[in-house]
Amino acid sequence: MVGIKDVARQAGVSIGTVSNVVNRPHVVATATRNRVLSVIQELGYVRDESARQLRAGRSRILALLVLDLGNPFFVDVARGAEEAAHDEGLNIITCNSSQRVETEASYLAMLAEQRVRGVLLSPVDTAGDAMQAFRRSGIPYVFVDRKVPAEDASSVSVDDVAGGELAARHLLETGHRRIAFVNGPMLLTQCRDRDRGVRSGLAGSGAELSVLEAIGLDVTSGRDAGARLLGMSPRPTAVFCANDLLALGVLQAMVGAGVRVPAEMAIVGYDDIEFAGAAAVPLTSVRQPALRLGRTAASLLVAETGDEPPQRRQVVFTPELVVRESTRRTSS
Amino acid sequence: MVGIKDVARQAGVSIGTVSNVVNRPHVVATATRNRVLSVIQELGYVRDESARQLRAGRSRILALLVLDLGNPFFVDVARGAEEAAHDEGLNIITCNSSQRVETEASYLAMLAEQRVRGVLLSPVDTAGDAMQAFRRSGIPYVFVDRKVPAEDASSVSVDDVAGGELAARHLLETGHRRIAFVNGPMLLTQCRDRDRGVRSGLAGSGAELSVLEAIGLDVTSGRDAGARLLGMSPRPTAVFCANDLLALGVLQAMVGAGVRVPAEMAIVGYDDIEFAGAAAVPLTSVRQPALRLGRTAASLLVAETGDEPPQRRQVVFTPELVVRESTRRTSS
DNA sequence: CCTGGTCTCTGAAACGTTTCATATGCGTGT
DNA sequence: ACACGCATATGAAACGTTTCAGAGACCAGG
Repeated sequence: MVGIKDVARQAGVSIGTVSNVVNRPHVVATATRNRVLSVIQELGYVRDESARQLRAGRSRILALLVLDLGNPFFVDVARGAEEAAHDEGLNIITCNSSQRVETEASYLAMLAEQRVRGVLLSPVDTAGDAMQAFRRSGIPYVFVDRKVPAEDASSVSVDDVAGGELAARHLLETGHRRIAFVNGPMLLTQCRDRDRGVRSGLAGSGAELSVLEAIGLDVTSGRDAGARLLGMSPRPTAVFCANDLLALGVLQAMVGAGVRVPAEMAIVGYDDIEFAGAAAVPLTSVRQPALRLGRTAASLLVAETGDEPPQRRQVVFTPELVVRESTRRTSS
Repeated sequence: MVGIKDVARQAGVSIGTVSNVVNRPHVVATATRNRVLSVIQELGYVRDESARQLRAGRSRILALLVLDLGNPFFVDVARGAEEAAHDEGLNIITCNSSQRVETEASYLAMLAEQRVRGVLLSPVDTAGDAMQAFRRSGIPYVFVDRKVPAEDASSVSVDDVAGGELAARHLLETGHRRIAFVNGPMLLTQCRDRDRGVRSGLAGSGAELSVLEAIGLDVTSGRDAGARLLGMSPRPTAVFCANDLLALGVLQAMVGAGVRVPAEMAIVGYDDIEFAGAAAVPLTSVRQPALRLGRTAASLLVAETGDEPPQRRQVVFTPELVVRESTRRTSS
């Protein structure tokens, strides 16, 4: 592998000069610079980031550790973060924990060892050992899609309690009194908050709430929940799902069993992913500004990696209900 | 930031011993080892990968540079690759080029500078400068979802020509004679091959083929293509899309315009992503074994990073047609 | 001719590891 | 008592950069 030394020798200059050509071209004479550049070209020299980074003490890479790339919502978050990072001239790598605590832990350890410049986190487990260890590493981090106490770190999130309320109220307004809530693992803050929102939205209405906890937050878990829903009697007339993937699964179960949506079962999802509008019955969903979430989080992170004393900030976006076919009032 | 030196001093041993505790615990006496370990714990020492890597000459990280994470197909590929990498005890990072040549180039440069252990590539542009430069870096790489000449590199792919034929024949068999093909950018090998497949599948049938080239391979481009399709006269009775996202977009356009699917317009997609079955009209689609694609590619890559002379291999999977509602023959 | 300043370039130190040859101490067999 | 081998610990070199103090060449002004 060709190093800076080879270039220096071939060009007949010192190592320092080659480094200058690469990093501060203006301080080296034009003739020398061109000679060195052409040798670099000819030899195919690529500088070694690990050496560079060792010297500098920190890297030029940001990381995004994300809950589940199988969820298009997080893909959009990633896209937003990428855009913002690129604008700052930083590279960003994406790591997918797939909601597994061990995978998350292993990535956190890797990122700490890599001395990454900063990390965008949407962690499964904020309190676990891996996270504790990571905190001690001193690498700046910002939470995405999760609110945390201000003294801990900055965060960018969407008000999940409000989102839950939005969905619950909408179902009340469309006349439903037996309502199911298909939630994901209560380990996740998002799920806990949406649960609180649903309960507060339904409070005092006299409506009956059944909560089903799905194993995961994916379509398959949604299908399972749908099957359970079908077995209930009396069967709820509406269901709110913590997630569009769950909602799509529930929808498939309904369609498969010949239950009409929304006439016999209204469905509300969460995230408003692109596929929600293209579903068998277009889904009513609680929309979150995924791109802005990612972009804002990345900017905050970049600000914290600066030299100034880190300004902790909590940004909270407000969700928005998008009404579609799946909760349209039917004449019957 | 605490380094190996701090640990050594605090534990009253030499630097080399600390290194041994971390890397070859068996060569150090139990008492010493425990003392060092507890100091490591206490100080929160995390070894610096860049130093380690500088010494070792190569890193312990694999990378996956993927065409478009917005496409669930590639998310599955990534999942497969991740599983295989983890089984080998290697970390893997995901980079998303979003089908942009410049983003791809910037990631390739970064990965070369990082001296990554190996890269899984599904590149936009196999022949561009960035790729040429990357080749010279000597970092092993394997193509995913793209076949290349054996002397160039290993690859794992799915037979796209066969996939195109499969779709075309299916439409012929269900009685269609005016068929549209909504393809993605011809820059992509996948698109070129599927085009060839369609033509060969239709050859000699007397069916009339109209090809529309979409700008991207996403739902929005699909909607655009759908609108163009609606404006054609005589309007085709069936459309094959190079991709399920395109197909979903086309489907939305049809539903929006009140065109019945499949009665007035049959639709076939490609990839069989999870959302295809949950669509407004469940989509017939050409299924590719995404997980196995990723897994196989990662294993091949790991094999090439070994010390043995690299064995170039071309693995080609066969696609499979999944028939659903969107091409069901109607009585009319 | 001397002084001081500007423009280029050089050489060496430092970054935090791993590795390897070497040193030390101890137990064992002769 | 001696030699030998084994277990354990040490110190220094090396990895490929960046940075910085300073050397050398040249020029303008006095």
